[in-house]
Amino acid sequence: MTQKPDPTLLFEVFKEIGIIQQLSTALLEARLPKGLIAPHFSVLNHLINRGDGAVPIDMARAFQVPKTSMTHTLKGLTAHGLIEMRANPDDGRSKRVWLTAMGRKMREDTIAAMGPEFAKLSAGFDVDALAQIKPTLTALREYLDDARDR
Amino acid sequence: MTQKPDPTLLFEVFKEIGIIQQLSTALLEARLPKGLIAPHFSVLNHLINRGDGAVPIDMARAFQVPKTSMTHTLKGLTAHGLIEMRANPDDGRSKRVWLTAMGRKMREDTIAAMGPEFAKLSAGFDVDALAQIKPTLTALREYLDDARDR
DNA sequence: ATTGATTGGTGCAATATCGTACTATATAAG
DNA sequence: CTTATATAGTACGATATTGCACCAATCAAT
Repeated sequence: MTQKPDPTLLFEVFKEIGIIQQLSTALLEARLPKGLIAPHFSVLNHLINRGDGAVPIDMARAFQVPKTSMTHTLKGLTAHGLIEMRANPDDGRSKRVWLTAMGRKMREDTIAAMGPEFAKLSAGFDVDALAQIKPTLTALREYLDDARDR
Repeated sequence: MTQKPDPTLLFEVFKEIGIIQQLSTALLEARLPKGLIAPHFSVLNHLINRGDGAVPIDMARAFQVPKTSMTHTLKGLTAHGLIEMRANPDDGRSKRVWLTAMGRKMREDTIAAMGPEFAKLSAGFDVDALAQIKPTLTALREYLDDARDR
């Protein structure tokens, strides 16, 4: 039996998600070097997970941000010596992004610095519950992602 | 039995939450009048839910934003005639925020404009699943909120 | 090959976020 | 009462985000 739309539930879920996002970002940024923020770390992480040599526009799409925002983030990472941008031999319009040794190290150090916080969370919070809600979060993300395309 | 910390799970959950936040905010902002963004709407909503006459610093705390950010948001709302700020007779340092008729109407119109989107979501997505994950989201938010205070 | 449309990147301007510093008021300690 | 401390708000500056405009390279359709 189908529910009638309950705006209150949806508002509240989005509100909780918004606050969690804000607090978890703050947790991360407290452990980043001065001058770097969450998007910088996300890019480093993406380059490790998906492999070096990504094209900026593809990362902008992956993160759902405008390409101008990605340009800005990459400029900051370059200024800090954490990535290098080289020409893309396959396409003269685009570039490719490569991690530097410093970039790899900074990501590893940051993850290590998050360790104690994660350990505390594992101790003080039911992490199994997180594993259980993850599929629903993924489904919701996918729904919204698809809805965006229309 | 306790889990060992799984950074991957946590990263992924936070990542999904981040994207959902971004997409849901975009959904809202697409329906807001030109020049207004999600924080403006959040303030109007808060004033309806908690009642008129809130003190700015309290809202800054409720939203976990610096007081300077709240000042900026309130300035925008005032410029658009959606709120009024008056002196607080109980405390000469602070002010109190009041909704205008326009402010109430704008909030109602925006919620109404979200209706079709919410209806689509109810039709194309298992909303019961959202109701089920909500307690876990709330618990996580509360955990992070408490952790922040130390 | 030529032309028109598309795509990737960036400069620029408008606005947002937030830390620092300051003012005015309130509260606490003596 | 006087003084020290704390609190609410804001001005200001630094950086972030993003829309618009533009250029260069590519691709598509002859």
